Amino acid sequence: MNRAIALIDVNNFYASCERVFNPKLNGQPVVVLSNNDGCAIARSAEAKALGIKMGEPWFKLKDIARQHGIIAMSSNYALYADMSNRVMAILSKFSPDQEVYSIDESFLDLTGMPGRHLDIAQEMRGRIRQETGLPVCVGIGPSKTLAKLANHAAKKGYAPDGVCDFNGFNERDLETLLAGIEIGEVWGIGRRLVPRLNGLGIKSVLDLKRADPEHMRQQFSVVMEKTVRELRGQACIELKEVAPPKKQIISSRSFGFPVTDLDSLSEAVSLYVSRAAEKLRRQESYAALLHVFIHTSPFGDGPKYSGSLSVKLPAPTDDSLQLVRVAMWILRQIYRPGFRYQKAGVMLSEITPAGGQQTDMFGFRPADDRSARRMVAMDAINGRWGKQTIRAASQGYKAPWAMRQGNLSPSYTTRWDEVLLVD
DNA sequence: TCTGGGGTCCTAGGACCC
DNA sequence: TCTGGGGTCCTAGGACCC
Repeated sequence: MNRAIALIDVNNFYASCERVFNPKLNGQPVVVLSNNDGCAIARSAEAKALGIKMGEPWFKLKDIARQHGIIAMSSNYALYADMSNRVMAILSKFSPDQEVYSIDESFLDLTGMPGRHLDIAQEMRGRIRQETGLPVCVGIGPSKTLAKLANHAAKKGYAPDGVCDFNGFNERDLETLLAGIEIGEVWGIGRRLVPRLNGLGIKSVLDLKRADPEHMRQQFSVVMEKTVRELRGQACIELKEVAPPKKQIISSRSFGFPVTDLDSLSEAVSLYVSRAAEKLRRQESYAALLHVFIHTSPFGDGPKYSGSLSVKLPAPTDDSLQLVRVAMWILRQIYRPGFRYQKAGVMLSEITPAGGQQTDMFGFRPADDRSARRMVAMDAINGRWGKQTIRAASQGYKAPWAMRQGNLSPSYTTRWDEVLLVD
C-alpha cells in the first residue's frame, strides 16, 4: 500500500500568532522581527506581497514600511511556543505516528487511515482554526519530500482549500505540476545546489525526479540520492516520532548595543552557559566539551575580531556552576580589549545520556552528588519562581547589553497578568 | 545608529596504526 | 637512491533545515 504522509504547517506562523490576539493586524502587512529587532523573520501575506524578503534587515525596510504602513512586531517566543504546543496536541489526535518537525510543522503518518485523506486534512484545518485561530495548510504524499512539496503546492493555490494530496493525482497531472515548480522549492535543495543542478540541465522538480539516483549520488552525495528517490515516491526518510536528545546545545545572542568590557561579556556568557546547562539537564544529559565564542560585527568598517576556544572538561557534567567557571576561564583567554563586541555565545557538545558516568560498582555516584542535588534544587526554584531567580553571581543583575525589543506583544497565554480579557 | 538563533548530516583529508 | 597499502578515527567545513 502507498504510504500517505501528511505535512501540516501553519501559514506565516509568527505573524499569524500575533494576529490571533490582535485582530487589528488582520488584512495589514505585518512582519515579525528577530531578536534585537534585527531582521524580518516572518511576514504576513500582505508583507510578502510588498516584496519583503525573509531575513532582510529591518533598518533597510524602514522606508518601505513607512510608505505602506507595515506593522513590525518584536518576536515573542513564549507566545509562539505555547501556540505551537496547542497545534501539535490537536494534530496528535489524528494519528499515532507524529513527528513534530519544527515549531510550526508536523508530519503525520496517515497510511491506512480509513476515509478520504482530503477530508481528514480538512478536519485538521477546521479544528486548528477553531481551537487556536491559526490557519494551516496540509500536503500529503508517499514520502516526506513529496508531502513537503504538496504542502507548498497547497500554499501556492495549485490545489483548492489549503489541502493537496499527491496520492490522489494521476501520474500525468502530477508530472505537469512538478514541471512547473523550481528545484529550489524541494526540501534539501538549497542555495548552493540550485546552480550546480541547473548546470546539469536540471531546472524543474520533474527534471530532478527523472535524474538517475546512482549518478546523482556520485555527482553530489547520498543526501541528493535520497531526495531523488523520495521524489519518485520511494520513502527513504522515516518519521522521527520521539525527538532524539540534542547532540549539541547552543545559546547565543547579539547584544542590544556594542560591548567592550570584559565584565559585561562575563555576565552575558555566564547567562548563556546557564541557559545551555538548563537545556542539558532537561534532556538528562551531560556534556564533555564547552565552546565559547565572542565576535565583533561582521558588517561595517570597524576593526574586526573573532575569538573562540573549546575546552574538554575533566569529566562530563551538567552542573551550571562548574560550566560557568570553565566558561569564565575561556572568556579570559579569548578576550581582547579595544573591540566593540556584537555577539557572544556558548556551545555544549560531546553530549551523553546522564547515568553511566561517575557511578561506582553499586550504581551510586561518588561524593560529588552534592552537585546534582544543587542543580535539582536550582531548577525547581527557577521553575517555581521564574527563570534566573537563582543564578551564578557572575551573571550580574543589570544586563545593560540585553537585547532590544521595541514592539513586543504581551504574553497573552503564558502570564496571568497579561492574559487577554474579553468582555 | 541598526544585519537572528539553533540545529542536523555528510565528506574530505589528516593523523595514526599495523 | 629506493619509501606500500589499507584501515580507523577525528575534525573542520560545507551544505541543508526552520
